[in-house]
Amino acid sequence: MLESNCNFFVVDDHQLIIDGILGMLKEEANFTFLGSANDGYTAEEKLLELGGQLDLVITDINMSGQTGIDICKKIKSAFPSVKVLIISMYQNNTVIREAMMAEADGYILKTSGKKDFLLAIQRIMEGGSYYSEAILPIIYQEFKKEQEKVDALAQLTTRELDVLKLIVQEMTSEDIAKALFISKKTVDNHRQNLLVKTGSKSSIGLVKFAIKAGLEIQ
Amino acid sequence: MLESNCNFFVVDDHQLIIDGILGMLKEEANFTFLGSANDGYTAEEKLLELGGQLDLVITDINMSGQTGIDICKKIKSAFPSVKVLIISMYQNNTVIREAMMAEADGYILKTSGKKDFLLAIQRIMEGGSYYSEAILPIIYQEFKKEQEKVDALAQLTTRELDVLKLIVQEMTSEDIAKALFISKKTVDNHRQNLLVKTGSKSSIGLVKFAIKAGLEIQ
DNA sequence: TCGGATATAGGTATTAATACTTACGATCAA
DNA sequence: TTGATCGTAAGTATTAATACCTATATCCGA
Repeated sequence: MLESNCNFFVVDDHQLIIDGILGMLKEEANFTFLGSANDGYTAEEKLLELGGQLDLVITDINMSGQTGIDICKKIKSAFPSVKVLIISMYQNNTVIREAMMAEADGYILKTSGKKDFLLAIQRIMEGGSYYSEAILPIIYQEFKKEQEKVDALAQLTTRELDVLKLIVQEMTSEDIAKALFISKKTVDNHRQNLLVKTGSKSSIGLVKFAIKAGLEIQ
Repeated sequence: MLESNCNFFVVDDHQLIIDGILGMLKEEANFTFLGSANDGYTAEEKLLELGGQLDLVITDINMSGQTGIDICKKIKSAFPSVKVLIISMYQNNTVIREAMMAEADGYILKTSGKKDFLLAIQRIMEGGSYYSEAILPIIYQEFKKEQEKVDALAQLTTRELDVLKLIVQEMTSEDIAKALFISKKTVDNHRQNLLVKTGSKSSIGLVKFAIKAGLEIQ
């Protein structure tokens, strides 16, 4: 399954889970078991000792002492090249987000089968990442903010965009009128529409909107 | 790795990072650990005691008391020959600029690998400097113009800053006057001064300035 | 072809911002 | 103590922006 050898360590407060994981990986080639721990602090101690020898840490989330997230953060800050796979009983949005923030390489549920588990490890050891299906809503939410920006921009007409860009460049309505070869009155109408569409109180709001929306600013 | 011996000192409020660094350098020849500190003030005390014996100080940026930047400045002014490597969690333009201004010999991210870390130290001890690849674009593209902005921000008075923050929040001079319990006339004076100091044509320029200068925007 | 959206433009009024000026008390550094 | 800076405030004018209104020609899609 793997190209090169993988030195792994398992952290879980249920010895049964550890045994299960060992059972699965024992059958696979190129896996070397470096040790395990049943709580957060013991895990940290042992992991720091092992340090550079490690390739992969498989850890549960909920443990006494400190969580798998904490361990992941510490591992990643001390030994950035070590991969971390988090296994969790729960499909909780907050936890998944925390795992991503802690730079975990993977997140799978304990309800996952052996197939998913091995696939996750393979992806991770190839330098990729593996997050179970459960993470899709999270990603959706994160991208939703970006999408809102795009949507907001999309609801502006091309002419309104033209005007907005020039407003951001500190041009007055008169300047803009000359630049676009239209009447100042027309520019003022576009301004008014921009204010309404972006929910701004004044041009200041327009500028903030433009910058947030990622409009190119010189 | 190194030609001659290198006496080093590590400053970081996370003992784990210190241990990580020690772990890495322990394996290398010609490194002598002179000590460590977990906060800015303790670091300063110990470093001033060690003084001339030092060859290299490795310091984090964010610490209680004073920052790694402050320590760097003090070390460099007291013992110019001592090298300083700054390690930071963030790839923040302002911080990198400050590090350069403080004459740090190197700046690397905590996400850097061991290889980068050792390379940085080698370069520095050879009399060169090492800034992570990730920040090169920042150095070249943003250094000059942004520096001007920051200088401009520094030259604003506290009251002008107060007013600027409220302007960015789309408040009118009247609103601001009420919020700060001063006359609208005073606010208008501050506005005028802000326009001159920032070289803006109108409030729009002030908003762009505030955002570029990294002023906190809600 | 019809309705809606868009871009255009004018009218009228009010409000806000900008551009200058002077002035005075407080505070802080030379 | 003196001079500089800052924060405060007022006066006067002008310019710009905002908030409404109506109106017309064009174009696109249903």
